[in-house]
Amino acid sequence: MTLFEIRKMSARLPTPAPRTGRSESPCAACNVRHLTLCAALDDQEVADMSAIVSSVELGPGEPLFDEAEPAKNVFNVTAGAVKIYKLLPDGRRQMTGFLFPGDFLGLANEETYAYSAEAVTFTTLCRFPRKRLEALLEQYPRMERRLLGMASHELAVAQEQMLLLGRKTAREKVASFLLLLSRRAVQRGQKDSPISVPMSRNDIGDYLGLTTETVSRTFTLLKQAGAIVLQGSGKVELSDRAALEVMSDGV
Amino acid sequence: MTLFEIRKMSARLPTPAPRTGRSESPCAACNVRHLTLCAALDDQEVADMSAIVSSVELGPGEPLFDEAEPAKNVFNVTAGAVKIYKLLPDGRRQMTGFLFPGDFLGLANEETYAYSAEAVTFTTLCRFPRKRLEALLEQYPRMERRLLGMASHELAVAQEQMLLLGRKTAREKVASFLLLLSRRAVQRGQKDSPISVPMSRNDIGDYLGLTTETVSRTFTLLKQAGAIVLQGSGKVELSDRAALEVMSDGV
DNA sequence: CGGGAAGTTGAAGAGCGTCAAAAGTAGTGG
DNA sequence: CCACTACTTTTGACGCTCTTCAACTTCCCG
Repeated sequence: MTLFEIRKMSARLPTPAPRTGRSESPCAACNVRHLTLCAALDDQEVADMSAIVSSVELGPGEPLFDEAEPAKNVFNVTAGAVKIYKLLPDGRRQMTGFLFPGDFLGLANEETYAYSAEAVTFTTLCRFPRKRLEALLEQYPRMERRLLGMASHELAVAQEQMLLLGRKTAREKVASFLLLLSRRAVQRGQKDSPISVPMSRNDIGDYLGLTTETVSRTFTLLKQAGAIVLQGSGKVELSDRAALEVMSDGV
Repeated sequence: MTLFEIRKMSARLPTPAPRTGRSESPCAACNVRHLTLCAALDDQEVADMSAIVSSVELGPGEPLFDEAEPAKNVFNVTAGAVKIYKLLPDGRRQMTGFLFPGDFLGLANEETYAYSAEAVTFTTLCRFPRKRLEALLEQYPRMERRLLGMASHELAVAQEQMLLLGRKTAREKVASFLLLLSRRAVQRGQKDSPISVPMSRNDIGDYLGLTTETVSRTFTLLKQAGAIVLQGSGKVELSDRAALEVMSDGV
């Protein structure tokens, strides 16, 4: 069995219906509000958001939506981690992002999603029906502005990732990736090291444009260079951050 | 001299001051309005845009702005072609896009530009002072909505490019690139073949994550396969579009 | 514990990069 | 109009990084 066939299979995992439910007053108690679209909304606005939101819970590997499927909802990650990706017809996969609490997904200019989304770990999300959210945006331009800011930021992140994919070596890619996870952990109020790396080597490879084996070899290399320590169960200590910084830009 | 040194030099071309000027009533006569931010504005809105716009003209290779420079203006391409790119400290370059009439650039969430921009051919642009445009957006939520749509679209394009950079072969990359240029030409009301390919092999390489030599070899390969005909002076005929479509996704 | 998935390591090979040189193209000035 | 120059493109030979294929080890979770 080739690598591509394996990928194809993993892209066709059984699709259990997501466990979902309308919750009481979720937004008022939201603990990631400061990170997300809902930052700086007033009470009335939060109430309006509460009125249209429902919650979704996904286990590891469970799909949220597929590329080209009608984009009926947008989502906000509240806990866990989500991977978003695009596939080629033969099963080759490119992760276009890993999303963490506070991140937004499902925004689409077209009528369909531009990518597939799947839980990495046990994950909870807020779900907003797209039409109803758009109606709210019409009412509150401030939210629309915030959304534009988030989209602009995503665009800058995407361009940074293009630089990585097109021009960095395997070592530079992995070092950049670890620093990215660390920075994102800090944003969520966690420590910058050790960091949690919940995704598999295969997922990381598909994010960095590498194979599982190359990712694994490169982790070993960074370990031997004293830049990182693998602590087991997805925990990585960045023991020499300066070395990683240098390596991430290839100097 | 290494490839990187050459790239460094080309990134440090002399920087003549762009020829600019306030023009009379530019927007009313704008021939790319239907493609851009200004689509579907009413007369009042167009007048307001006219009041803050000025025009910029650039010769081939002239820079428009550099990454990390304060983002004082946003621009709209009205004629020609612009390349936007990011650099690594050692001079490696990744094009993150080629922009054509109707395309918008310079939008930044931060206070500085996320990338550098430079003219490919003789190019004209509309320039909007960022602060004044933001004030207009505040006034006309419809324009902000349009901008959000454009940013969402850019995001989908960026993700498609990540798939290309991370997972496609040289042949698939070049085939995808030619089809992209063709589709964009159609959007601008031009024929789908022959297309104008105004950028150098080196620029194309930096867009596709390849070297000049590999791009050149791949063009030769596509030519020999009968998929394209090089007509000279940057004109390429897509003589077998179906073959290119197949090659672009690697089937 | 035990079985299956995930991760690691090794060996060999392919695709693209690097270096080098020739061929083509465009701009300049006599 | 043509020769001269400088740059871009093409082609060739070779090498290296990353992929592929395969085997082994480790880690989980029942």
